[in-house]
Amino acid sequence: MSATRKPNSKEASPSGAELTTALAAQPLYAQVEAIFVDRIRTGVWRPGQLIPSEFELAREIGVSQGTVRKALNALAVDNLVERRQGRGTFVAEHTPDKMLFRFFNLFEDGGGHIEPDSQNTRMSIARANKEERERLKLDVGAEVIRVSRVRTHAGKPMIYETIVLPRQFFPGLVKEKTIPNTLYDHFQKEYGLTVSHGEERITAVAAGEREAKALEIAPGLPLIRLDRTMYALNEAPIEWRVSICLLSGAHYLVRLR
Amino acid sequence: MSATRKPNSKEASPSGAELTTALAAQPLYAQVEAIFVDRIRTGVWRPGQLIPSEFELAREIGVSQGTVRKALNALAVDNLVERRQGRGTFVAEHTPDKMLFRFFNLFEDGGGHIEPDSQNTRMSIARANKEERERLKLDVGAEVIRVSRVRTHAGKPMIYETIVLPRQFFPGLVKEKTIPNTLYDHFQKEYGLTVSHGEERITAVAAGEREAKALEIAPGLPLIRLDRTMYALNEAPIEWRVSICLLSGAHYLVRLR
DNA sequence: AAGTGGTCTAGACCACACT
DNA sequence: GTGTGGTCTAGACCACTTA
Repeated sequence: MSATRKPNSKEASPSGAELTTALAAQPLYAQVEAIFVDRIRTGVWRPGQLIPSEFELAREIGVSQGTVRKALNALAVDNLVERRQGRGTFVAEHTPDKMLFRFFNLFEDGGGHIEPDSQNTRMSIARANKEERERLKLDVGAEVIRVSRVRTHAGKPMIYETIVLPRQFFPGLVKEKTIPNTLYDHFQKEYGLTVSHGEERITAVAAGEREAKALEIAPGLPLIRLDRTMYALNEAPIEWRVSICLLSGAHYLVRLR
Repeated sequence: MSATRKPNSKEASPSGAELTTALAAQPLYAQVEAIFVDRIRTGVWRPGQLIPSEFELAREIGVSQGTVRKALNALAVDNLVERRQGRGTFVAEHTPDKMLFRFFNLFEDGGGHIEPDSQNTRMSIARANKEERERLKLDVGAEVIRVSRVRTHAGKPMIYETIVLPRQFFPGLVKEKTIPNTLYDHFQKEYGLTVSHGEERITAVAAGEREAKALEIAPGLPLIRLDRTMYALNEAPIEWRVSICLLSGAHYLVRLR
């Protein structure tokens, strides 16, 4: 039958990564995708960097250009690379703008995007308590960095939030005198950690004494409570954040698809 | 140069739809996708139906099987078709289970999915007021169907919601004696309207008299307010819904990607 | 055994960006 | 002009489902 078909002869790929030869547990393009994710995760490819062309990668790994393309397109969907026609493929770089647009779902009722500032940022280090260990999958005795701050919009306090980070992932953070307003781009640039995904649980709460004071409102007012966990490329929990939000003339937007 | 290449000779496709010949404003696969969406929207292909194979569609439309594949895969991502290896491609059929899983984001704090029941459903017809006309893009004088109900979970009132529907899209709805618990599958089956996407705006509110009575709680308690607009395949607004939710031991879950 | 979607390859041309 | 990603085609084989 097959006169032209060259069977899956994938032995001895020049790259260090080994592709499953026969009865692949995963399709080739998925294996290739995993190779690329690994290169980004481990810093072989750095944020903002131009990676080799599809043909070069195909030759290096020993698959067809179409297979490399499928893997790269999947990475583009996951926001791990950016493809620019005529220029090449770049490792996605977190910027304050992009991160705010991607993970910050509060909007003005008119539709405008909210760009909050940070105030009264405080930071401390402690042994993780039980809840923190559960949320961040830490062992007993592990240390965390606790950050609390008030975020303002249009001059008014809007969000009172507490952020908990595993100290091991952020060795130098405690010595920084200031913490930037947007954290995730800082995580990537300074600590090589790409925040890739997470989940947020929303409930309504009445303002307690602490929130009322921080947000400059009367106790008892209804507020939105956002309980967020974010993960790195290797699925390790990297941040637990609780944001108490005063939504006056604003809302949390969810797209349903 | 090209000895083997057959250029884009796409004139006179056997199907009624005309593909752009030269300088296509959209890529071929996008045009093919639009053709398929149209067939689903207009009922040429009905929910649950097995559609022709990729090769048949390719021959009919006059493109390669790979192009049809790309279009169908895009539709699968949008939940408009389901592909089953070895069986074929089916038009996605709304079922109560699938719709609840897809658009209902309330979960128990333990992680379990909430499956609410409906109580005290009331229905009325009226001229759309200004806000309803804006939300549903209706002309002055258009009529709407207003539905209100209380949804319970584990025997307790959880959601008090008001649903507004353009009457023109649901000619027989007003004569139905009961309205089903899950609406979107009913819309598709009875009125040929596939709810494809929408958005939900979340705020926190204090329980007023009406909500307190409906949810059997004290006035003033903090509640989540979901303000949702849903659209049909042709982008027409099809539903405006406001749900006031008492989240005790539950939360609204958002995936961040 | 036949038919379907899923994977993989190979090659051509197009659109875009930089030199 | 050269090189990149984007589109489109064609064909082979694989995995799954049904008859």
